[in-house]
Amino acid sequence: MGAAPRPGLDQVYGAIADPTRRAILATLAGGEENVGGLAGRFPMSLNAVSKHVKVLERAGLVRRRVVGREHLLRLNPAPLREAARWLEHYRAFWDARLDALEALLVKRS
Amino acid sequence: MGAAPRPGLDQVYGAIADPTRRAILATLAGGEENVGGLAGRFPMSLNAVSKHVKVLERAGLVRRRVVGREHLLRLNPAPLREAARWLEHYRAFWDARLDALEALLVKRS
DNA sequence: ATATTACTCTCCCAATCGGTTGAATACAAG
DNA sequence: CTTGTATTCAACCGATTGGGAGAGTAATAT
Repeated sequence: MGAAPRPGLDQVYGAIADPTRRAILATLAGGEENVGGLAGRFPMSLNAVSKHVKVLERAGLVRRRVVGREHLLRLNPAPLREAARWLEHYRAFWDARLDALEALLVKRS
Repeated sequence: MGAAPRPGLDQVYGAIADPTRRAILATLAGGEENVGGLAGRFPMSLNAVSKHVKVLERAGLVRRRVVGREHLLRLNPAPLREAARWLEHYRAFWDARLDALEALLVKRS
């Protein structure tokens, strides 16, 4: 239970650490959208949004389908599920540890 | 359900996006430890570990208790619980959305 | 009083990040 | 063919990041 260099976790957590990127994911939950339509919702250039999308893509959270001259972005929540599982697993373990510690302290007081 | 600028999420996800920091959290799950003892487990300088600890502290995941000349670090899983809740909530929502979409496509085919 | 230990703080460095602008590419429409 | 649209690519900028080195501070040990 040491370093746990699980591949992808860095990218996924890194991706959702940015509020703009979380907002993009939330938007994409409403259905496919192209880069321009996405960019219209954020106070930044289309290029900036394009970069954010690329980060999400590298994390495996977004899939791209090129149709004609536009790129349709689609949400892929699978890596997010894995990240949630990892987090939940450790969270539970840590909480149990802390509860045990507190119980010990109460008993001793 | 737009940007959801929940305070802290950036810091928490940013903190656990680094494998060294995740390993520090895992180590701290075994109980309190001082900075030096922590640093002995990683192939980097004590200074680097000290910085990582500071990042974890800013995210609220680690608490520091100075006793004498050593700083005891203790895990605080509360922000992690919040992050897990957020992630799980959106994960479930997105999965439902995608399931609905797929069902629609199956019906149409 | 002096050394040693346990840290932090301040600078340094190269790399990455979030953002911009401008050019290049690819498709669509006239 | 020309124009406009959708998007990436490349360069650049300032800020941050992950790391190291060294000085400084504070507490313990001798």
